[in-house]
This record gives sequence, structure tokens and C-alpha cells, in this order.
Amino acid sequence: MPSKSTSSFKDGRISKISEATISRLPAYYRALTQLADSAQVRVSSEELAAITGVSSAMLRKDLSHLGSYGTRGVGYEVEFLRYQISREMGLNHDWPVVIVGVGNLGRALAHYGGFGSRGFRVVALVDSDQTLIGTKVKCGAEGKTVDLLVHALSDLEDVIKETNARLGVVATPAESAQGVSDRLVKAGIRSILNFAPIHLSVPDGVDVRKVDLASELQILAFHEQRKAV
Amino acid sequence: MPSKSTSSFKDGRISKISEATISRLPAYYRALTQLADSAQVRVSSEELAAITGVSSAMLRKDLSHLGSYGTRGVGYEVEFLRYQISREMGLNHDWPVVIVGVGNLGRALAHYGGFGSRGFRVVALVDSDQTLIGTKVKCGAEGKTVDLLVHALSDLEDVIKETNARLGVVATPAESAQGVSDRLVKAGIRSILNFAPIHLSVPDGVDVRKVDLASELQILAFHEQRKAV
DNA sequence: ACACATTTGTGCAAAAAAGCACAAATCGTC
DNA sequence: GACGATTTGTGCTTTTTTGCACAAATGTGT
Repeated sequence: MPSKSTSSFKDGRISKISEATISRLPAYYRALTQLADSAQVRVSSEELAAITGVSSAMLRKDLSHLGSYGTRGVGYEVEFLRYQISREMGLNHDWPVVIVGVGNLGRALAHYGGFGSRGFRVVALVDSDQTLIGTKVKCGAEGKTVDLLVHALSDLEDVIKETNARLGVVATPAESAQGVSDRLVKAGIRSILNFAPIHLSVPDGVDVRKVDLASELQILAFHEQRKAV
Repeated sequence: MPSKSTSSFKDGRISKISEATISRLPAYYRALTQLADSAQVRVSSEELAAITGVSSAMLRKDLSHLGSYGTRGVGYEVEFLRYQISREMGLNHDWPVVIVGVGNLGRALAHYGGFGSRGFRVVALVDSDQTLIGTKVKCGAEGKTVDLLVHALSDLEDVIKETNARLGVVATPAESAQGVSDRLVKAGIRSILNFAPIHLSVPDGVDVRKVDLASELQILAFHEQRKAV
């Protein structure tokens, strides 16, 4: 992970938020959403930290990078803090997502409800398999499903242009992943979520996050093996 | 991530491998497998680093923690290094895996080929949905598929005992994840891969790795938003 | 208005991770 | 068998991340 710290302008000053902090913000956001759903108004750093599994000191320091949104002696207002995090993370925007590779995993991702709920909207499915192209796949979880046509891989650039997709998900086999990535980048995509078990080379300015299921199991196996000794 | 360094005995001495190193070993292993498949005999740290997307210095330091398996002026023997990593990570063992939650994601994981190839074997599927229990689900990728019966969640403990499952995968909705986790732990599972978007509380000695799809997208969105400024 | 109980925000220290630079070891060649 | 070209292994430095401890700020009760 190339942990560059990101800088931005907030009320005039330049604030730097470390990569480690950013990676924890989604968990805070989710916990706050959960608290808001149960109508809780205030929360202490101690409580929020317990829910998200971090130390309260770390939580406070993380939040302090966003601004001073808590009240000493009291805690944080759930809704207010939630809004601040969502704004900082761009979750109030709309994020059109294109999924390349409509195999088992791609389909599971398309169905996945967690995306739609937070500004992420699967707007296009692309695959190279002739038997899949032209078929329709249900996207989104219960309540708000949309049938999406599977487009041909050769139409990738056009599909991205038409749908204005900003985020690309690579759910193809390892062999085709780099090629797909190159075309996504050429089509203007600068943020890629990669499920293929391979390192993607991308030019500067393009972010890639990797989710590697087999690696995770291997890491677990490593620890499991150590326990047995 | 509570990055405790793991210590083990290797040829008499105590070796410590940092969590950061461990998390990169699967990538090295995969690259070496790929090189071995293409019949390459030797590889330099520079080349292997390029494939896996790390710096060559970091790669060498990572590998040096396993032992001195390279030859100065020459590089590393692909097969030999691959074997050493697989041994260190316990990939020559057999790792029976139980998947709890046979929704879209659980099914995709069951189908996923990357597991079977490296000692991981899905031996049991468990769900609470009455309409799923008793049905059969294809496990494994092309070549070596097995039909597995979906067991009732109430039989979780028995299933684990019978199949000797060592690794647990939680692919349930967030609401049921903690309960499932508790029961996995009680049944003797000490390594859990969690796909539910929630922090799992587990006793000491139990490892949890979390894969959070929505979080990954949110982190991408954060960076994407910053780019626009 | 003042003492007191909370809880945040943060300066400082410790630990972990990454990066640099080069000595040590090896191979091929003359 | 010595020399030069490589390439590993590693000590040292820098950066990043985490953890600790407490002052500063707020609300409460008298």
C-alpha cells in the first residue's frame, strides 16, 4: 500500500488525513448509521470505539483530523458526525460503478445491497463471454433492484462514456485483468477495485484497491498453523 | 489491525515475521507459482518485486525473514522459494473451510476456484434459510467440483465436528454475523474470514480478517473526490 | 458562582513499517 | 585464481502509525 497522505482544503487551511485514518472512516460511518437507526442522539468516543473495534484514543485522533466535531464532557452528536464523515468521504455524491466480469463474483457484487445504499450505483455490466452478453442481470438488493444488460467487453469505452461511470470493478480472471484495467484507465476511470488475484500496473493518479480472497485465507492459515505449535 | 508479530521456531532459533510481511507473502507465492508455470527457473528480487508491485528492497527484507534462500549475484530459485513460502504459510497442509451464509456472496465463494487450488477445501455450507437447507450447491471451479448439501444453522457445531473444519467464513447479513461468530468460536474455530459489514468481537487467540466490499468502494470514492478538486 | 465529574483534543513517546545504501557473496571470464 | 559485474542480505535512517497521559472544555449540582 503506497500510503500517501491526502491533503485538502477545509475552511481555508490544509488538512492532511493519513491513509490509516481514511481506511477506518467507513467503519465509523457504518457504526454511526447503525446508531442513528436506533435513534441514539449522542455517542462517546469510548462507545463508538467499542463498536468499531479500535481504541478510543485512536478514534478521537482520527476524528480530530476531520475537525473538532465533538463536545468535551459530552461526546459526539450521532447525526452531525455521520454527516461530516459522509461529506468528507464524498458519500453524498453519486458514484456510478461499472463492473467488468459477470461471473459468480461479479454477479454477487451486482446483487450486493451494501453498494446501492451509500451513493454507489452499479450502472453497467461488461463481460467478454458471448453467452452472457445481451442477457439481463438483477442489480441491487431487495427493494430497489434494476435489470442491467450485460455489454460486450469491446464496448467498454462507449459504456463508460454513456453511463459516466467513475469507479471500475475488475472481477475478471487474472489473465484478462491487466488488459481490462488498461482499458478502464484509457476510458478515464481513475479508481479501480480489483478482485483479480494479480497486481495491476496503473499510471500515476490512478488508485487501485485490491481484494484478494485467497490471500486472506492464506494469511489466516498462516496464523492457524502457528497456533497449533 | 492489531499487528502483533508472530514468533516461531525455525531450525532452533526464534524468528519473528511482521504482520506486514505476512500479508505480502501470498502475493509472492502467487507470482512464484505463475513463474513456475511458465518454466522460469530463477528470479531476481527486482523482477519478483515488479510482478507483485512492491519495492525490491522490501521484497528482499520480507524474504530474509523466512531465511536466506537466495544466492547473491544470482537471485532466487523459483521452485525452491515457492516451496519455502508454502511451507512457512502452511499451504502444504489441508485446510477444511466451513462457509456460513449461502447467499449470493457465499455461493460465489463456494464456486471460487482460488480456494481449492491451495489447500483450502470447502467442506461444509451452512445457512438458516429453510428454503436453502437441504439443497445442493456446486463447490469449486471447473475440473474439480463437488456438490455440497446446505446444512441447517442449528447443526453448525455438529457439522464442524464431523468435517473437522478449521477455518470459518462468515458470509451472513450483519445482523446474524456476531451470533454466528460466537458459535464458530464455541465450536473450536479460531480463524474467521468475515464478509459481514460489522466488527466481530472474539476472545483472545481467535483471528478475524475482515473483507468489506462497501468500505473499499468508500475509500476509493474518498480518493476520487480528492482528485476532482 | 464555584467545585466536580466527564469526555474531548492533542503533545509526546514508543513501536512498526518502509526506504536507502552498501558490504558481502556469487558467477562468469580472462 | 584474480577481476568485474551482479544481486542478495542487512544496518541505519526516515516516515508512518499507534498508544499514553493529561490539559482544556463542557455540563451539573449546590
